[in-house]
Amino acid sequence: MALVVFPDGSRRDFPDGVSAAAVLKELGQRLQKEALVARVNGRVADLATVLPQEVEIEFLTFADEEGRDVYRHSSAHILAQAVKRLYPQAKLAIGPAISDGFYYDFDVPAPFTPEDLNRIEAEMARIIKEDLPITRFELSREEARALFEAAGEDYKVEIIDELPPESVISCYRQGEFIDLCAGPHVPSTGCIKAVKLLSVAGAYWRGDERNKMLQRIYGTSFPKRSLLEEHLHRLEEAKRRDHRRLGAELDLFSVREEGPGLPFFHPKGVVLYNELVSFWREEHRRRGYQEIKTPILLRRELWERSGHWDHYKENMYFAMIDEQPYAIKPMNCPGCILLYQRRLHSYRELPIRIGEMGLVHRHELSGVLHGLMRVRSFTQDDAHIFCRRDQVKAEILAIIEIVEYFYRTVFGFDYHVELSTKPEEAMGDEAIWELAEAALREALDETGMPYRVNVGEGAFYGPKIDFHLRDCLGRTWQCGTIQADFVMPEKFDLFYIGEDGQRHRLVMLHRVVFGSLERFIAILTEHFAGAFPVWLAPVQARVLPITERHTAYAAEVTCFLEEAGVRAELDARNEKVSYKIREAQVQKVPYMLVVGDREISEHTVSVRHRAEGDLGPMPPGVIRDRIVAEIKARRI
RNA sequence: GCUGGGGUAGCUCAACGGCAGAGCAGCUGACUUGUAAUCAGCAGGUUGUGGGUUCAAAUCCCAUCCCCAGCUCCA
Repeated sequence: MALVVFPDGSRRDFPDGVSAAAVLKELGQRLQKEALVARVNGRVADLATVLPQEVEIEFLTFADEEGRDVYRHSSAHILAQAVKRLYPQAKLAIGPAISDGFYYDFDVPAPFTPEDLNRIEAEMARIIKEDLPITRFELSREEARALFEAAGEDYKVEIIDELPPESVISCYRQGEFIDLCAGPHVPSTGCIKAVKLLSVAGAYWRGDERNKMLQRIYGTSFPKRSLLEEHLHRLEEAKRRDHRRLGAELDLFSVREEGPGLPFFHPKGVVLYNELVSFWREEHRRRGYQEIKTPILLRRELWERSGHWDHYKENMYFAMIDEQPYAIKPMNCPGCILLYQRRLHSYRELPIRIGEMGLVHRHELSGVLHGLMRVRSFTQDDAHIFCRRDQVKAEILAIIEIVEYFYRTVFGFDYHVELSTKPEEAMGDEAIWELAEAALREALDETGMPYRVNVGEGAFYGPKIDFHLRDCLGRTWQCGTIQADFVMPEKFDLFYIGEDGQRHRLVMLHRVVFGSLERFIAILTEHFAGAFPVWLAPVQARVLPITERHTAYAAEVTCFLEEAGVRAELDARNEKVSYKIREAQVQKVPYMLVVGDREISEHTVSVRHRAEGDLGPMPPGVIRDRIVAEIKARRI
C-alpha cells in the first residue's frame, strides 16, 4: 500500500504503483480538470509519475507559479513541434518558460517572418487539436546522443555532452516529436487552450555574442481564451504607462535624432529632476554627506591610472585639446579621488562621505538605447565613502538603509537585490576580491533581505550589490548599487593617518541610490503612470476661471498658492471649463480649482482632484494648506 | 554591435507604381461658457537622408541615419 498525504494533512492509502493521475481521479472534479502537474515530495513531476510508498502530494494548476511554468514549457514544445513540421531542417536549441510566456530558439537557414509566425501558430492549433499524449522516457547518455545525432540536432547533442555525469537524461514525446527535456509536462497537447506567438528576435546561442545567432520565437499561453485576451489587453495598457510616451505627452523630456541616447529635459521634466535632487540633498546632508562637483573632462592619463583605459575604453569618449589626449568621464570616482588626495586625512575624519551629482557619458551600443532608461549621458547620484576596514560593514548597512528608505518608504517601490561578483576582466588579486565580496555578503546577510548572486557581473574594480526596479512591462533595471573597492585605493595610493601617526590604506565604497536621475525618472513615470505625487508634479494646481470675468479672481488665487510655494498655473484661455478640466486631467494635474460667480461671491474655490473628483467648494486657505501639507509630507 | 520590424504634417495614422489625405494639436473668428473635447474657417509636407530603377516612386532596389522588440552589455 502507498500512503498519500495531501496538503491539508489528510492521508489516504492507495495500492502500490499508483500514479499521481490515479490519485487525482479520487479528488474533486474541478481539480481533476485543472491539475497540470503534481508536487511529489517537494519535486514537481508529471501526473503519470508512479508514486513511492509514502508520499506527500499536491496538485498544481495554472494558478500556481510552477504549474504555470510547466504549462508554458509544454507550449514551447508544441511550438517546436510545429516548427519542425513546417521547417524540417530547423535545429532545436532551448525553449524554456519565462515570466509571462515562453520562447524557443531555432537554428534556421532564413529568419522567420511575421507571416511565418501565423503559419506556425496555425500548426500549433492543429497539434493541440490532435491532443497528443505527452510521455516521458529515460535513456542512457549514449542512447540520447545517438538519437539526437541521427536527427541532426547538434545543439541537443552539445547539451547532452555537458550534462553532469550523474544526471538522469530524459526525453518527452508527443506524436512524432521528441525533445530532450527534464520536464515535467502537462499530460497532453490538448491541455493547452489559448496560445499566441508574439514576436521573433535574434538571440545568441547560450547568450554569447561570439556564438551563432539563432531565431527566437516568443509566445504566451493561457488555459482560457479570455485570460489570453486579458493578458494582451494588459500589455496594451502597460504601453500607456511607457515613459517614452508619457515623456512626450506630459512634455517632460525628449530624445532627438541629433543626439541618440542624449536626452533633453523640458521645463516640466526639470521640475521633477530638481525636486528629486533637493530631496536627495536633504537626505544626504542629514546622513553626513558632503557634496562636490568634478569636471566632465579630464586628461587621459588619469583614466590610464585608474584602469578605465584598460578596462572601460570601449565605453568612453575621447577628445584632443591643445594636442593633449583627454577623456570624458564615464564615472565620477577618479575625480573624487583627486579631491580626497588634495590634503592629508586623519583617522578621526573617517568615514568621509562625498556625494556628487555627476554627469557621465558612456558609449552604449546603439541597440540598447531606450528612452531615459538606457542613455549615453546621465547623471549619477554618486557618492564615494573613504573609510577604514572596520567601518565598511556599518557603512554598507547605512547605504542599504537609504535605499530602503528611498525606494520603499518614499516612493512605494518594490525592488530586488543582487550581489554581483568578480568579472572575467578584473583588476586586483583574488584575495582582495574575496575580502570585498565578503564585506558585501556579510552586510546583506545581516539585513536578512533575500538576494540573488550574479556571478561575474561586478565592476572591474570591485564586486557590487545591485538594487533593481521594474518598468511598466515588468522588465527590471538596475538602479541603486553599492560597490566595495579595495583596488582604486591601491592604484591611487589612498591612505589616512592613523592614531600611530602612520599611513594606512583605506577602503573606498562607490554607491548610487537613484542610480541615474534619468533612469529613476523613467521608472517613476511608469510606476505612477505620469500621475506623480503632488510633491513631484510639475504643475501641482491649475486654476480654471469659468469665463473672462472670473480671470482676475483666478489670478489672485493662483498668486495666493504660488506665494505658499505651490506650483500653480492659471488657465485663462477662452474655453469651456469642461474643456479645461479635460486638459488638466490628461496632464495629470493633481488639483483643479474652478472659480466662477459663486466662488467669487463666497470667496471660495471649487476643488477637483485628478483621482478623487469633485471635492466641492472651500476657502482658498483650506486647499492651500492641504496641498502644502501633502508636499511637505511627500505623500504618495 | 547583432537579428527582425518600422520611419508620411507637432502627434496618431491613411494612401502601397499614376494629383500626398484624415482626426487631434496650432492659428483666426464667433460663442461667455459650472467639473473629461463648442462651432466655423485657415494654415501645415523635398514622405528620415543620399543614390538608383521607371514615362511616372511615399510606394520597387541599394546605402546610410534614427526608432521599436529581443540578444549581448549596463546606472
